Amino acid sequence: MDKYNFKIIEKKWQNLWEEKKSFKTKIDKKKKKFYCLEMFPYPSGKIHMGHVRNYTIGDVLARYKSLNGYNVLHPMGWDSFGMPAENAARQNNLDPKKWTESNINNMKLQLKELGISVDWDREISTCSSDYYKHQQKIFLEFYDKGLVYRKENYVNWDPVDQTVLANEQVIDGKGWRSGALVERKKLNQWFFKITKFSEDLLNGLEKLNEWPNKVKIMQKNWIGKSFGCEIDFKIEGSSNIDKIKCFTTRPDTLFGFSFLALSVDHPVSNFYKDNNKFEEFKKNCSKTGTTEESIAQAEKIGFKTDLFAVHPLDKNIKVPVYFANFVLMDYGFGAVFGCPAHDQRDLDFALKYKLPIKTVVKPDDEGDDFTVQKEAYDGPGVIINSGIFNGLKAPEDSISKAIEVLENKQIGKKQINFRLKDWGISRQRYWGCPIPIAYDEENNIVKVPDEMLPIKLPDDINLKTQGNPLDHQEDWKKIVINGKNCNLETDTLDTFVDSSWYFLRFCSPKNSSPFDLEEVNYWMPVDQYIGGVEHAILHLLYSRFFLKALNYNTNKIDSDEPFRGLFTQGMVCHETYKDENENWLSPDEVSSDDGKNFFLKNKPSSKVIVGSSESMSKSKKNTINPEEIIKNYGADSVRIFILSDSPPEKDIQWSEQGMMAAHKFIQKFWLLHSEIKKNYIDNLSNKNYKFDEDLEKFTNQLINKINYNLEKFSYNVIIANFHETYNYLKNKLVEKSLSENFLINYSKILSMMMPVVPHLASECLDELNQLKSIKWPDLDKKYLTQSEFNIVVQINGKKKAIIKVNEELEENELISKIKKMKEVSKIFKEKKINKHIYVKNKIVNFIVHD
RNA sequence: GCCCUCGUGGUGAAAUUGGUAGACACAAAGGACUUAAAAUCCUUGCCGCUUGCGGAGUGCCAGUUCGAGUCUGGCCGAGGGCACCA
Repeated sequence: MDKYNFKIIEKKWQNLWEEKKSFKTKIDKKKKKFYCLEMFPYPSGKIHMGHVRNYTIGDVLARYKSLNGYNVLHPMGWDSFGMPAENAARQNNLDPKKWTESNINNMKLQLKELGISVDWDREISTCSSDYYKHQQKIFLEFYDKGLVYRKENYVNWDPVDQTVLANEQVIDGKGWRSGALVERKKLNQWFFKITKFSEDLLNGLEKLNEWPNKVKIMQKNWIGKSFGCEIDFKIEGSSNIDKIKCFTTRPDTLFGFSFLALSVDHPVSNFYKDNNKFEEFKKNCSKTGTTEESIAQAEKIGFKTDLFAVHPLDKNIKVPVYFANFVLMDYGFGAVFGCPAHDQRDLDFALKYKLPIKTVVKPDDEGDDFTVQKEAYDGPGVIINSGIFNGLKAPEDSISKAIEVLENKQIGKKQINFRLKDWGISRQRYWGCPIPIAYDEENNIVKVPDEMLPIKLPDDINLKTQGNPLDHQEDWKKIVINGKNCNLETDTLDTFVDSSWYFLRFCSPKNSSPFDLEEVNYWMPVDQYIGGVEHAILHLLYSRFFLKALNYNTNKIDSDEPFRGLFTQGMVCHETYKDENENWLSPDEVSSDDGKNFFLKNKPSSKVIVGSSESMSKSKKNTINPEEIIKNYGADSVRIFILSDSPPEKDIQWSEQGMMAAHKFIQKFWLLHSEIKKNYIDNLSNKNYKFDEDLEKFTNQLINKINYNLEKFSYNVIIANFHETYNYLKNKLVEKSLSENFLINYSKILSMMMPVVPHLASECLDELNQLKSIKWPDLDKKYLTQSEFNIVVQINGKKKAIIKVNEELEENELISKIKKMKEVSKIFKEKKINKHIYVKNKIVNFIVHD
């Protein structure tokens, strides 16, 4: 019997799918649609195991839905703008465009070799002007709607990448890509007004039932809605300043007021410009927040002004005004009232500057003499030492009462604050979408008119310049708009803009406008979106914003959320290896005889230190190249392995043994199939076969299980189900109990294997001449009802025996039968039965005592 | 510090959601076939006394229940997110 030659067979089917355009989709209103989308890749040149996992999971779903009669949209494209191309081009003196295009061609071939069912006619690439010209139109649309603005602002400046980063792109004070310490810098920047939709973005989360809770909580925290109150404090000591506005969530602790703290960027700071000591203090502040130690230490420091703030409810109380490093300008009003007893930061500050600490909330189980010492109390309790607020239950009654009082006196009002900030989208890079804006000679903003779009990136560019290469392209910058000489904006858009609407473009990738409404309204929303959890906030929040912004004032798109279902898959991990000098080693440099001790392959005397298993990354060299694995084992084997063992949402450990086991399954199954074909199918004319009830039952139970596990994304269990199926069929062959209903059941089984191992299943079905009529098998529920049951016999909740019965047996009959069983009869003789609990066809539990 | 998730054999895990714990696989050991090896097949979760049987058992401690991996509370451990957000 021939071995399964995956090289020939997989190629054969892949060519056939390509020739026939098997996965091409178009609108079909008679069918239910299903939009299956995996996060599109950055074309780095080679696919990695993370891609293999992502796209295999998506492909299983797409093929399953398609077999179920859905009209499935399953497109693929390239997130092809971004820094790696620019860096690679700079280092190797290449053209970023050519570098990117050749990477795309290479990765496309690799994805095809995986056998994924993609409609390649819809392929898009964000770095192509065919794509970004529409993005420029959208930018201008947002501009017209007032959702884009430019302002001078402090930005997170990455000194290595020489670009601005969004807040979300700063991790632990470092750039998310470069890892460099981020600096503060004042620059003119373009912003999307995402904060306009804070409330919508928060409320929208509630409707996303098919999103992981984890992601929704992360977004919720990121948006950071808080309820509170703004309060005006009267200021004394300056003729220029009348009052200062603060935001607080605890207006009920107002009587604990002992200082007022301002951000160093607060407008009041303008009056201290010429004060050298203040400028020095300000410098010190900008240092904190950038280095790791200072975040860890987080020492509260302040600069005392000659101003005093008057207590809004008691004119006799006047407290000093400070500038303080822990107050942020871009949250609230850049000013806080300090209540040391009930806020740890305020307490730290008060202790340092010896300011009064007045306790105004006491826990329920403490007396009125309760005082805060070194630990602020922010728990529930009762208000004390606070005049009219005394005795109120904190926080539920006291906060609303405090707001009411302040509102009546017109010194404060209820206020909701969000942590979310507007999205800075300017990047000082060449390899990104040009912003379709120019500036006239008076530096006024001029929109690039529609007919002049796209603003294309210049082709020949000198990348060896400091900062943004486009800044140095004098010819390119010059543009005449409405007869006026203008200079183009040289910043390009954050690449997250590119990925915020690509799912819309997929619906009508060749349309002359950004998207065709009819197509979008047919396909959207994405029914299942699949990708890494690392995009939980950035990409997913931005995409949600885009849909709301596109619909703002226009309501063109029916769905107001882009992704109905979201699935976040786990990472692919591998052990890490280091040599004796702490250098990372790649798995193929390492060898082992016993699986315990490892040594260098080319130098067996050299020991290798095995480290923890971590997600595959180039820097740790613990990667496995999918291309080679596919070459050695075939796509179906890789697909089996990447789905088996671990549930898709969890991390998976790469193991060579696991890979081999997956391959062994493919080979075993092929062997079994060949035997079936030879011994049975070729002898179909033999009419002596009987109907096999047991097989019918097995198949229907399998359909039930696979359906259940597919819907739950328990793809690892499906692989186990296939192993069980193999074992079952193998036994059938051994028993030679083949039957007249064998072919139909076997075909059903193969159909269910199609989403996971499409090449093998296609080949087997085709050999049986069953491929053309393939569809997802229907479940015949009558085969799910059992006629025989294994009933567990328990004594005091502990399993003692199992009894086999058929359904007709009455409870009384069953009980008396059990009592005669030798496993339990002894117990019944010695003990007395109190009662028993009978769960039909499942369990009998006898409660006994001495 | 706050928020979230997860703790099941040597390993990855399953358990249709409160009813036979460990399906399916990997590894290891033993056995069968073989002159031998590879391949293949069979057996083995743990602790006791030879098979058979008995006992404990899903991080730990309580609780609810006839019955808990599953529900509740507390503790311990691991991972992830946020971090001066007033």
